[in-house]
Amino acid sequence: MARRSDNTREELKEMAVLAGLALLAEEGVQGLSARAIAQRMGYTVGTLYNVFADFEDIVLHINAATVRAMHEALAPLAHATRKDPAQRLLDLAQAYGAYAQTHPARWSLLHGFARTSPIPDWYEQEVQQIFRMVAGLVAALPGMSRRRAEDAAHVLWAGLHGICALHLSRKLSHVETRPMQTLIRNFVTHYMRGL
Amino acid sequence: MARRSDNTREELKEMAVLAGLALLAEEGVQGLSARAIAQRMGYTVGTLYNVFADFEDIVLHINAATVRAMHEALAPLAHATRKDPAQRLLDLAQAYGAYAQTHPARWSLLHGFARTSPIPDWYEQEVQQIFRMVAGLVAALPGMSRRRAEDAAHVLWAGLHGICALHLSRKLSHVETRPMQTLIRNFVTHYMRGL
DNA sequence: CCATTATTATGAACACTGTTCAAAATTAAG
DNA sequence: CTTAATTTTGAACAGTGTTCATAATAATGG
Repeated sequence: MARRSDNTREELKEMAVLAGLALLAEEGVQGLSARAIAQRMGYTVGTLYNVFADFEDIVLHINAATVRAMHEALAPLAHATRKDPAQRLLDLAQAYGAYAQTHPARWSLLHGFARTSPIPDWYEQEVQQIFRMVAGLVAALPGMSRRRAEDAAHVLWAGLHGICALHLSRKLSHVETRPMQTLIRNFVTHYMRGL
Repeated sequence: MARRSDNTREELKEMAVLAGLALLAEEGVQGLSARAIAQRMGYTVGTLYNVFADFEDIVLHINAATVRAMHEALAPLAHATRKDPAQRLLDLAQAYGAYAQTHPARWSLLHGFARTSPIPDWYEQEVQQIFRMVAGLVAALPGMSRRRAEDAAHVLWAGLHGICALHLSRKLSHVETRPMQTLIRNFVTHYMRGL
């Protein structure tokens, strides 16, 4: 055992994140466990806990990968300067919903995991990077004061989250729900019009 | 042991729900376990599993109690006929948010618990009872077709959920968030105005 | 009133979590 | 080649939900 420099610490972290993402895709959130991740990396639990502080820490790094992936997916839409801010906001929201629908387990882990220790700064800032894209576009809407824009961005952010959350857990419309994209468009357009 | 008719099955269920609610209030969601509930009832785990199918079933009954409590809190506001539907919708949303804020653990259990088996009908209908109060008021708004009202009700329902979820998990506004009631009012009024 | 039967509560046992940490294995340094 | 530093291990622990033979009690019948 003990292949000392087969993999550096950073490599191990990356392997763990990739293993976790694979597990999420194949077995969903319930298939994610420390031992399962370790096995998939070809290591044992002990090694995992030598690299991460605890399971929350592992989840945090997996989530960070998801946040980065979403950022890369959304950034081009936010900066499509030939479209007006309102349209870009709508595109952004749709793309966010699409991502949640395409990677339900990753998205669930993002919000479903109850943390005990406080969220570290570096992670919070990665999330902020996405939120600020929304906030920036909202601020660019016609007739928006600083304060009103901030609130509107939060409402859009939270509302979008709610639609994704309830749609993914099938808690919307019990019998036959409308497509998520329809609800998102409805929400974003009507809310913006009412501003 | 085995005090055969000390408590009927229905009484045991009720005791379990009350014990669960007490645990939620005192220790939060993480304090909720089968053994903890049993101990609080003066019984053991086995008895609990003699009355409930599994832990999901226990959670379901606790959640049903919460749904009923919310229903009782919201119903008067929905039927305040001297106010116009728009105002009643706003009142409803605010009361919903207030309840979530007052009983964060109960509200979290309502949405944070990942189910495997399908939600039974009787429970779904209890939730529906609340949703229909919203849907009914939306339908009563001026110039609302059947289809538009349905979608609007779902968006309001989901948006409200999102605001509560992100506010309770402190995932809104990192530094200093505005009061939940402010965001709810912002959301409901602006969205309705845009309809 | 006792014996039998039906019911109900028990708690040990199982499989699974996250987590720890002394020991073992491997590599680097002297 | 010996010694020291590092890395990996896996058994052990406490905690889950869950099961089920066994024990305890109550109801019934003679």
